[in-house]
Amino acid sequence: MRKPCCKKEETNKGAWSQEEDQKLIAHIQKHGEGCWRSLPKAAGLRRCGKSCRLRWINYLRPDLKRGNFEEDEEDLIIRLHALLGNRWSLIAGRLPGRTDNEVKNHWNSHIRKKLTQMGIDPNKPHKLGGTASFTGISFFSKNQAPKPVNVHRDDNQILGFESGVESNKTSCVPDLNLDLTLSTPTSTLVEERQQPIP
DNA sequence: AAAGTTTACAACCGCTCGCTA
DNA sequence: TTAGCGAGCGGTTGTAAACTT
Repeated sequence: MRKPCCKKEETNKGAWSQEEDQKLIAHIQKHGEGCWRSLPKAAGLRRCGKSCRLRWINYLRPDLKRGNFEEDEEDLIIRLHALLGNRWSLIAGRLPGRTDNEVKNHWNSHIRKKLTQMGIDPNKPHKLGGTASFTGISFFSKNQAPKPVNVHRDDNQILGFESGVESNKTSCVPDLNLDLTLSTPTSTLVEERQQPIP
């Protein structure tokens, strides 16, 4: 039997209060993202470390780009999903300022519906490019290095980034240019995050 | 205006992986 | 070699807001 990650009776659950957010932000600004397990105690929070990590990554991080997904972001998600399936963290890694949770939610609530309406089965790998709405994504320019992403197992080999073998990138899905990404976030995103959280 | 339904998204849960002793 | 631990991931759930009847 797995040990619980924290004592449930000693932790808050549900929506985060502003006070909790402030404590978490202040702690991370001071000490950085360190050991999530010990963070709640150190920050004076009655929360599970996992919960703190999730709150920070999905909501409080200053580099998050919030608001509606742009059309090119949606295009990119669709293409990456066709290639990677439900590997949300990998997909999010190609979308600056977006989190895996955000991408996953957007897929489930918007994109899936959109694809279904277009007569595309969102659960099946779909070949894109022939459809007018899936216009060109801005892939890497030739001198733009792939953004390092958090990857598991042999994901980099799947994408061919680490291997350096260019032909590997297209060997499995010849119709796709796998150098998928969007441009890096602008500094204004950080400024935007300084706005009070609703 | 009230009740019922749907949508969007924040948060939780349980699992796997990688690291280390 | 392996058991234990922490971090991270993807699936699922809960709920507030928006919309419809």
